[in-house]
Amino acid sequence: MEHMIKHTAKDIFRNYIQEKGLRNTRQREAILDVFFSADKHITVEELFNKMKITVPEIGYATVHRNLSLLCECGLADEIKIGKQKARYEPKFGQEHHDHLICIKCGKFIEVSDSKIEKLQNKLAEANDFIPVKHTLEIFGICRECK
Amino acid sequence: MEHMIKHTAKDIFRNYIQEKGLRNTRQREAILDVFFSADKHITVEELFNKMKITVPEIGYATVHRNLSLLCECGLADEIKIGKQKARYEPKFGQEHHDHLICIKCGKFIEVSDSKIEKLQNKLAEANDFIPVKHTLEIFGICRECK
DNA sequence: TTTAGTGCAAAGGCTTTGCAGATGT
DNA sequence: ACATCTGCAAAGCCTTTGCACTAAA
Repeated sequence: MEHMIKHTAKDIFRNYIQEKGLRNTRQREAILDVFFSADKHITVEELFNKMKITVPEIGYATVHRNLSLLCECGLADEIKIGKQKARYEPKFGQEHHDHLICIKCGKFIEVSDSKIEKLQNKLAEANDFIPVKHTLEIFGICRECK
Repeated sequence: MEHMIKHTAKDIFRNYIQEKGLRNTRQREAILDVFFSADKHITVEELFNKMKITVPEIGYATVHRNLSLLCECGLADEIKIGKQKARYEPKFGQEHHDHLICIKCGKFIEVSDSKIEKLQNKLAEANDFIPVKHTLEIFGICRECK
């Protein structure tokens, strides 16, 4: 049986836009397309440069504002690593994951471990703390850089 | 039996200074004293303000540069949380710990869990990744803010 | 038509740097 | 003496904002 309605990222985005009385624009649609088909962990600048190929007149601020909007409606996460500029990660229909980050080449490897997740929740509870979200980043040397 | 030589943070700092051909100054000693007796997770600005009490002529850049020096010689860690300004945590003779961070009051609670640490190492190894360091931050609501 | 969005440029906010004078060694 | 350190101010760097114009609804 198949009673489920499939919601694409675009559906979610358009719904959000409508509910909030915002407007859908050429730029928004284009940013959505490029963002979801680009490399994960993209910076504003990288996305801005990609956008200019198809929408040459686009402004940096527009890209930036729309990435914020994507975070707001739950379709992206902002990742800040040390002093690096912010990176944005698409978030759609996938479980939470952590990152292995290579300190030589900068690569992000996505991993997840349900045991660690559970222990984290226990750790929070043991401190009378209600966990909302978490970030785990392991820095080291990746296979290729050894 | 007691053959161990006790190294204070100051010993380590002075050794590092000497080895590198750097110089010990009035400001450095003062910053070391204040930093290690101040609240953990202090910002440059907070430390700068505290420093001015005993060393009124001190400059912001001096505080900043010496915090970097402390990180360099392993006596401090820089912590960056989202868009907040950098915070510095004294690191001396204590095991690694993670943070529970209250999203209401901003409080940092230090916690550690050896099981999680072990699983993190396994997770890294399973990905052919040599772990060097890691950060785990759990955001949520603390006891007092519930 | 009305109100939100865009693009530009300027402003912010924190971090970092250049430099002349002061200061350890 | 000589190289490092300091304090100041300026520059950097990324992010955010103000504003006049454009364009969804």
